[in-house]
Amino acid sequence: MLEKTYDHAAIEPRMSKAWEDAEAFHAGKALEVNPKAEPYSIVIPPPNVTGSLHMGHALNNTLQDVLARFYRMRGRDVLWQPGTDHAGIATQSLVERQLMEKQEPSRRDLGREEFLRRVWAWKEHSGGTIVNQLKRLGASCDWSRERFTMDEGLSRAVVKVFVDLYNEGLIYKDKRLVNWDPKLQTAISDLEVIPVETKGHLWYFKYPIKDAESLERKFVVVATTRPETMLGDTAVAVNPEDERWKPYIGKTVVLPLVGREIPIVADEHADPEQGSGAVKITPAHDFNDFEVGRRHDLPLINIFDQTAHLSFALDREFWKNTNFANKYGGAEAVRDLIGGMDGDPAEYVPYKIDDLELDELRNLNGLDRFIARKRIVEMMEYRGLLEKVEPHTLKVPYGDRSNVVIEPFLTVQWYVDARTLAKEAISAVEDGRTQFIPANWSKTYFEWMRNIQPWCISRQLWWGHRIPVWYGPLGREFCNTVEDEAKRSAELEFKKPVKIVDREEALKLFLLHTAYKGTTPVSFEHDFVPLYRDEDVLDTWFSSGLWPFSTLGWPDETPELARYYPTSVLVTGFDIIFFWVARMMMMGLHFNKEVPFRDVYIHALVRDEKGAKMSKSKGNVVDPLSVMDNYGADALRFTMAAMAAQGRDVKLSMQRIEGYRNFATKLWNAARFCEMNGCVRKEGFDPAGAKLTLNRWIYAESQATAAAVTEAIEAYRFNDAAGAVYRFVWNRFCDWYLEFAKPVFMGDDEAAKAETQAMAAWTLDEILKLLHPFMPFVTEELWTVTGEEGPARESPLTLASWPVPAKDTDANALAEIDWVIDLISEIRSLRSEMNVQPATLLPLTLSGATEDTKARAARYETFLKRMARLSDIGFADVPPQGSAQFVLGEATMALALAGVIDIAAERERLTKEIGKHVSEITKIDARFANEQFVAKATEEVLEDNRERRAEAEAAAERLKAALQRLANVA
RNA sequence: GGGCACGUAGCUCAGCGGUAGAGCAUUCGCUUCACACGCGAAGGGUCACAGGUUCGAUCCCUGUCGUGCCCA
Repeated sequence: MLEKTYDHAAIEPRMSKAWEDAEAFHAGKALEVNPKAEPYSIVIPPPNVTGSLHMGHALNNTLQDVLARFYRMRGRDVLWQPGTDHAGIATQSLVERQLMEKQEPSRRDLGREEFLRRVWAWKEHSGGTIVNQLKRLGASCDWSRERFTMDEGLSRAVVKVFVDLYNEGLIYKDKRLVNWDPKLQTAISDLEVIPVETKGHLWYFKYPIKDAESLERKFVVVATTRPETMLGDTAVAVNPEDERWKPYIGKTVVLPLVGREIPIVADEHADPEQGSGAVKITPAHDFNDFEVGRRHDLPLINIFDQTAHLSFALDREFWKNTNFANKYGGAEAVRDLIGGMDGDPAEYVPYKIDDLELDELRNLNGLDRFIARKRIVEMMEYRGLLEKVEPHTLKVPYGDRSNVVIEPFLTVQWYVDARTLAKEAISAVEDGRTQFIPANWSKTYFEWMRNIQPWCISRQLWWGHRIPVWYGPLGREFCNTVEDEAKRSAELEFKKPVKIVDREEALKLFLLHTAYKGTTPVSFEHDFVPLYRDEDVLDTWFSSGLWPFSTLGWPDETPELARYYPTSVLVTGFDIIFFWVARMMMMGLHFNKEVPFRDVYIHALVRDEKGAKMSKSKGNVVDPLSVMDNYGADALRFTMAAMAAQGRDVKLSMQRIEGYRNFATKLWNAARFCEMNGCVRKEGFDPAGAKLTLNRWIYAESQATAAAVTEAIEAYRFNDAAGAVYRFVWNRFCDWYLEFAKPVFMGDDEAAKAETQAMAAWTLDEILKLLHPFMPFVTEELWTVTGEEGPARESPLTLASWPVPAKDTDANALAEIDWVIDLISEIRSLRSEMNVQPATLLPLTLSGATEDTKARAARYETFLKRMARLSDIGFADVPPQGSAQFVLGEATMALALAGVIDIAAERERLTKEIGKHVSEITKIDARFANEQFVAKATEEVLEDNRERRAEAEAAAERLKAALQRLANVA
């Protein structure tokens, strides 16, 4: 006997265990039944190993699971490939933070090897959190194939891809600006930078023009949001079309504070509409300025160190062309004056210089960027060179992991030539080899792919795939998948034994033993050749980009790769098109000559009920785990699916979740009712051969539902699928079929009873199947329980066959039961309106009814009496006096309310009812009066209108007659 | 500045050339023998605004206003 309510907490773990024991989700399982089963494969967008389940994951994985379970039940050989990525920055920072909290030695104190051991230990211990949470959600991944981007196999793939791309010239080193995270001290990619709108200021600085005596303007005014960068200015740009500035192009400006002489250049980048029309150019600290610098061959002066503190004192470039250099005999001399490479900063010697300005400038060195900003503004103001300050709103870049302001920073990094790889990835979508659903997202994809920038893939971290490049003397580098091979190449090249040493040692030896011709290194004179490996690791996304094939065993030619690649679909959020889709497309196409996935289904974001993005800082985060605790995984899943309308965000409300929890309970109780009434599945029962109209009707309804659900899932219309099955279960099966079944079960027609019991059990099975992809737990449990009686189940529900909807179902049965439902609804409505007590049974009289209708009324007498609370059903030529009347089809229905009826109220009701029909008639008549309508509307529409008019006309006539009779009474 | 969505019942959302729908909320009535996480009934919408196309527009087009997101 089933409990009164569904207890998700007790049942969910049990079902999970049963699936696991049955190895139900193993790839290849379907082949046991059908060796020809077609593959259906999905790779999970690997969650971050440090992560824990949030609503985005819940939505994403529910949808994938609906697909996986659906296709599995349809007999496809499903592989849903699970796993996690190693999340370089996130994981490394997490472990570092833990070390700090435990007051253990820092990363650098531990050294690379020991630190990595600690990270792996962390991963083994607590890296499985999200995986377990996904299991709780019911994700039917093939967990036996779980992978991790730092696995041995996947690492092999990463190294191979790097080496191949390197050899093809698609990976290269370049010195350019990167997004530098001064806290984590690593480069990060554009996508890891979050621009945050911030209220800041615009400072207007006056830069004096050199030799301006004869010129109209003595100053150039430049505006900046980042005053501290002015120390690195190497030009001022004006627009070539800007009349105001034309005469000044080619002149020289003296950079205040520093005294550097910098040119005024003409460049499109300067916007004549903004401020004075002139902009300062800091090529080493601004992406736009970097480009300007390239165009005009400007020097790059880096004024920061890796922690974004000012650091210029030892930079030759910095001092070149400054008035200090002029005064003291060139940049070299200044540099000597203030220190030199190896001096202790405290011993820098500007004090020896009798020059306050230099002293003041020197004091800026070592300052934090924000303190420097303040100081520089003060210095400019003191000199009268601050024209004004305006409030200004700007986008400040923050690191998504560190949450500190990102610095454009000049470094040497490894890059992937994304532009070249993107070409094929673009055409694959253009020609439909991969399609986006909804199709609109292909625009976003194209937009980004066509403007793609070189992809910076090196990270100054320890946790990740170390770059397989070894450096030797004379600037030689050796890229190879294995260290020994790199060594051998070096041996061949240098014709000497090669030793791998660490970077410090190698650099020292390079310096000691390299012979130069001028500044060109020409030979390395030592008894062995030291090699050191690049210390950086690769961007996590570099390995994630290989996920659709590295998880299948690539670079080996495995059977899995042959079978499951390309995958069927990638399901992901739009916020991640660039991360996932783009990179997987590029890598998949390049290395397998085939798209990584046929379809890309893009779902929306989960927001809170007000539509705000969920974020920890806003405190509006709904935790899927607590939702599952309170309402069950099925309720959460159903909510996700029901709200996943294409192109709309999911605004999550608790009430909605609660509603779907209630739905699970409703189903549970329906099953309980069936159980109590002996609805046992019958061997060989043929639902299409049912005799009772009631059973023929529910069969027809179930088949229509099966078709609707199937089509909807196939088209990724999850909300339609969920809606269809919800309506069938609640509004057809529970509200009507089971209610109709009650009198059958209590009656004494044994044949009818037996058929209905079998039909109810069969339909419940059908429901369990259709609902299983959405609510796997409760359906599997019911499948198990209902399997205890009747023929033995051949498999768990999750491996049962998906319904194949029958097309030819009984239309007459549909019409007939619909009539009964309409009649009952009308009577209920009228009773309620007339305030008839539920306990009061009323007689119903039909008049003007055809023989068919009379027969129907007789046939369904027990149903009607029970559900509409009637005492009797009779027929008369004229409805009895003192009754409330309504029209159904051709017949007038009268509920005798002698003594109860309020004549005035009834007259009002009838008049209102007539009014509705009359206005319908008027509307249709107006339509027909329009010649154009008659001429141009399709015959179907015309016929439809004629019918509706006739029906309205007839109903109105009969209601008028009823009103007339009422008048006779009064 | 460029691009993409979205404005439909109190709320959250479906729908999409010809009768405006659901869930929740609201109101009323029900201890009816599966279910109060329930049953029955009801109220509630110039489908943002203004033009246009069409015999006919909530739906297609244009513009305006508003909201959100992405990119620069």
